[in-house]
Amino acid sequence: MKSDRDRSVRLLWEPPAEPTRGPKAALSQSRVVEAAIKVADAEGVEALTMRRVAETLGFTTMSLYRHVPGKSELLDLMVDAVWGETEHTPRGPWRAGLEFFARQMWAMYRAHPWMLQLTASRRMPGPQAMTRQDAAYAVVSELGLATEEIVAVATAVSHFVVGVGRTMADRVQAERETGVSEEDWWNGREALWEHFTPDRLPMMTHIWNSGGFERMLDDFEFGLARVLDGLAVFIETEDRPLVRPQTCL
Amino acid sequence: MKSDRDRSVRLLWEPPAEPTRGPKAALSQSRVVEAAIKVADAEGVEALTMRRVAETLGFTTMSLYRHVPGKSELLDLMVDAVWGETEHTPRGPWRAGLEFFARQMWAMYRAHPWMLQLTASRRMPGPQAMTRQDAAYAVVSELGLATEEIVAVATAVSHFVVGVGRTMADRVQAERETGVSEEDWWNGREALWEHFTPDRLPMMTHIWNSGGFERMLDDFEFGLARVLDGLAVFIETEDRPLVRPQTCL
DNA sequence: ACACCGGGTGTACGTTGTACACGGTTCTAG
DNA sequence: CTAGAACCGTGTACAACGTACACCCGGTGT
Repeated sequence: MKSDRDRSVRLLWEPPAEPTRGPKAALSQSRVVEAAIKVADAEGVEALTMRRVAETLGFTTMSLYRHVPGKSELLDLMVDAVWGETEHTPRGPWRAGLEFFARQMWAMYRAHPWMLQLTASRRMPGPQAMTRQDAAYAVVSELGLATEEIVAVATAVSHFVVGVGRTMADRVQAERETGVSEEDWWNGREALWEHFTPDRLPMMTHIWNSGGFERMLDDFEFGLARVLDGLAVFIETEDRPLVRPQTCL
Repeated sequence: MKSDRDRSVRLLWEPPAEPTRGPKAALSQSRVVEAAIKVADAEGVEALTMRRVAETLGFTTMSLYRHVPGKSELLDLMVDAVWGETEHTPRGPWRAGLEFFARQMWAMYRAHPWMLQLTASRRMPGPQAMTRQDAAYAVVSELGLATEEIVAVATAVSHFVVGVGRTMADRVQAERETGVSEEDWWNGREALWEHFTPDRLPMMTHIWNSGGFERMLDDFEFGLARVLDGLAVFIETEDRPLVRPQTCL
């Protein structure tokens, strides 16, 4: 139990040592991870099967287990590898920095929507993800905030991006699964629209009739600007009330 | 294909008609949904099996399929039933209203963290969820905003709550799976902490050493206040730039 | 020369969602 | 009042999943 998890730590944080004995490996951990990412990108997280990954590599299913302890650990490795594709937030003014960080995350989630669908129960943090986090903290660290406030500010941005990202990820997956674009799909749901009557959903029908759903704003751009505005208000305030957690769930 | 989805619509939006023939049903759709919610609450989304639900009800697995077309539709019904437990946002000033809406969502996700783990590819929206949304829009509708701005404002709040919610949901699931509390678990990861060195992760170690991770602020409370502040800035601005989506993904 | 370590394979098991056929029950049509 | 249709619950069966285990064989150290 404990050693299982410590093995995961080594897997992520320590470069795999080359074995001195035995035959040359035709496969490697990074090739497995790479192939898995490619499968998830192209066919979605539900198609990410050990069998499918092995197939794209031209090996048998069980050969993967020589390079990766199991599927859960493979997911850990995939996540950290994708974080590795993002750029570190450069030092500079806090607002530009946090915006950069948010855009990096957003680009990452758009390229790999499955990142947001891994149920991620206690996923082990990897070095790539951690250094990106560290750079984000650094950019907020010169404002004279308490360290717990630094964390809170950076985390607020992350939470927002994760929220928009999930909605986006669901849509992408749905489009792949059904092969129908978002718009076409909803247009095909007359049976649903029949129930959108003014007495049941007054605002929805009003927004619909005035075309508000056709001219939608960009959720990410709009929300990000608002979040940063809100953080600016906080940062520029003189005496900030500290909001401590009341319940420890 | 098409009729499948229309059946889902009927399932959610039209009350199930009592059959006139055949034996009295010992089971019912609502009992199945109720039992499924109870299983997911108590044992997590990964334990939500058709077999497990049937077992708690004291029936065979296949009997469920008389009341629910399949697992995917059961999930639709569960989601909408949970939305039904929340209160409608009452009319009133926008900020109080959006805060109320956010707190309702937050309470919902805390009570049923699995809501955030359903991969939710194109989940059919149900009436309960939609009326809650409608009430949230209503509270923002008297500020003279364009209808697309009303949507954007309410959606920004939702996205944030979803973001914090996911982090919380992952933690809850992990605690159930391992039976170890969040704090204990991380404390047991010495193998991980060894890699948190000042040269690799300067900010992290600094925050750690100054106790910033022990005095963490409440992510939900802190972030919500910032988001609402940011929206206030937007709402009180005279001429607002409209941010249109550039890319349609 | 030989033991051994490690890479790749093949088979097999338990668990999942659910298709399908069946037998019993109750209302409706004639 | 009876035949038949509609419907409920059950049991068996199947494909796909992650992966434990036993196996063979190639290359390196002693």
